[in-house]
Amino acid sequence: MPSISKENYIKAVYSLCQNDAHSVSTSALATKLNITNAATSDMAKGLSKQGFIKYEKYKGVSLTPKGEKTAIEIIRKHRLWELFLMKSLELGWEEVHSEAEHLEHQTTEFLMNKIDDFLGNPKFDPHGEPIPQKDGTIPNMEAQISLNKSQVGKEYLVKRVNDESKEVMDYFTEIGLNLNSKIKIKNFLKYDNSTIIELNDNVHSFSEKIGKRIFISQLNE
Amino acid sequence: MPSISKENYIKAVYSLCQNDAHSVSTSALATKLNITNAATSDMAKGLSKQGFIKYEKYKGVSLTPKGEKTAIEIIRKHRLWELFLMKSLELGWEEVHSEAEHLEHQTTEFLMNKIDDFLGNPKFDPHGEPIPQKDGTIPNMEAQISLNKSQVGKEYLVKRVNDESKEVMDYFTEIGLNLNSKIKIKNFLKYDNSTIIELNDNVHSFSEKIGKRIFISQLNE
DNA sequence: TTGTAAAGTTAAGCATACTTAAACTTGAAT
DNA sequence: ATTCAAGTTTAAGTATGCTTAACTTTACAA
Repeated sequence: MPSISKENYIKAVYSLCQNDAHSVSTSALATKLNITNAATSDMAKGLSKQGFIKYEKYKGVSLTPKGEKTAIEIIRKHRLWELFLMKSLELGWEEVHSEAEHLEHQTTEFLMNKIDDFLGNPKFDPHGEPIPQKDGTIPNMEAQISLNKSQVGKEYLVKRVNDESKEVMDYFTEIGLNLNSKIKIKNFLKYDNSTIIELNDNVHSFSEKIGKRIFISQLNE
Repeated sequence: MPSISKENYIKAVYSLCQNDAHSVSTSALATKLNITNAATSDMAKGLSKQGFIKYEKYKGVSLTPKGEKTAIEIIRKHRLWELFLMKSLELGWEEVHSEAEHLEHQTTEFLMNKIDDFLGNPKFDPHGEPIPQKDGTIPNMEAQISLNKSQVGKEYLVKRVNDESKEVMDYFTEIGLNLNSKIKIKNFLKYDNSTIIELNDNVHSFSEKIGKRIFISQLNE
């Protein structure tokens, strides 16, 4: 029942609480949502009163169980739409994020479950992200590290990528980097912390910022 | 670019200008949109200033060419979604209207054209309504009359139904009334203007209000 | 032709979701 | 302990999309 703005706020709290701590600052939310600090503080009051978030002034924001349930439902819709658009319409993995971003707010439970069943109740979306299940549980991902944390000389498989930037996803597509692509780490440049890898017999480099958004697992020979 | 409220307003103007005149009263719009008269007058000013409608105080509302183009684009999205949900997810013809009602406002041209192509650029939706094409043209329907205007004793094929009421669509499904169902007109009751028909060897009656929403064409032997 | 009921509009008010600008906390360096 | 800059919140204002209540216009019946 929350509005689109509120759903996006809840989603942002969820995603920013994943990596870091158990709470987010309002300014981090403002950056993520592209609104002013003032607006995020304001919004926090409303969502707190409605029981979606825990908010202590000057201390940041975190989700209540109710808020987390809501976030997971939205993420479920987002990821199922992504997979569905790829499977049924053959969109590219770089095209589906922005469409899902809109559709996720206008999809009934009924339709979502139809799509889920059509897809055979999948566990992962086209970018390797786990799809929250009908019962709210989130499938486990196999152990992964970000590209930045890899070891020079070793080989890995690409297991997950962050799809928020269409630009970056287009680049991945262009160089043939896909889920389960095999890569070999050639070097780390001290100069800018970029990573040099070998992929399909070609050499590429990724900036630190991009490297943080590629997740890999070690290839066991 | 109009908001969801504005899109729905434009759609309502379009649909209410179809049957009757070339213009609608604000109160007719209020009834259709389930908002107050005051709100429709207010909205009219805004949409008029933005060039979507022609609005003269106390004289009703009509679409400008720009408004009509917008209306047709929304209807295209609605009807393509309906067909797509039926074809790809096997939803029933009674289930797709309310889903499309939401999705139509959150769908890019890009995605819509993908869906259009996937479906083979169809000309009619699951309820017999013509689907506006990519170029804005609307396919011609073959000559149809509403059930009310039929002749006792003659046989007809069901060619189009109004799908706005889920309740009514559920009833059609229950009695096995589909597109291209063959029906025979048994009688008109003077008492309440209802129509008695024969369908699949069963006899049914439809109120005047429902009869107005079933469109048929004469069966040529 | 005029009075009046119905139809339609304006005015004022509310909630949401923002903005900018001013005021306030916090905490870390002095 | 004090200061002050960064971070955060409050206050005031805006646009949208509605509401209710009061007012205006229209049309048509007498």
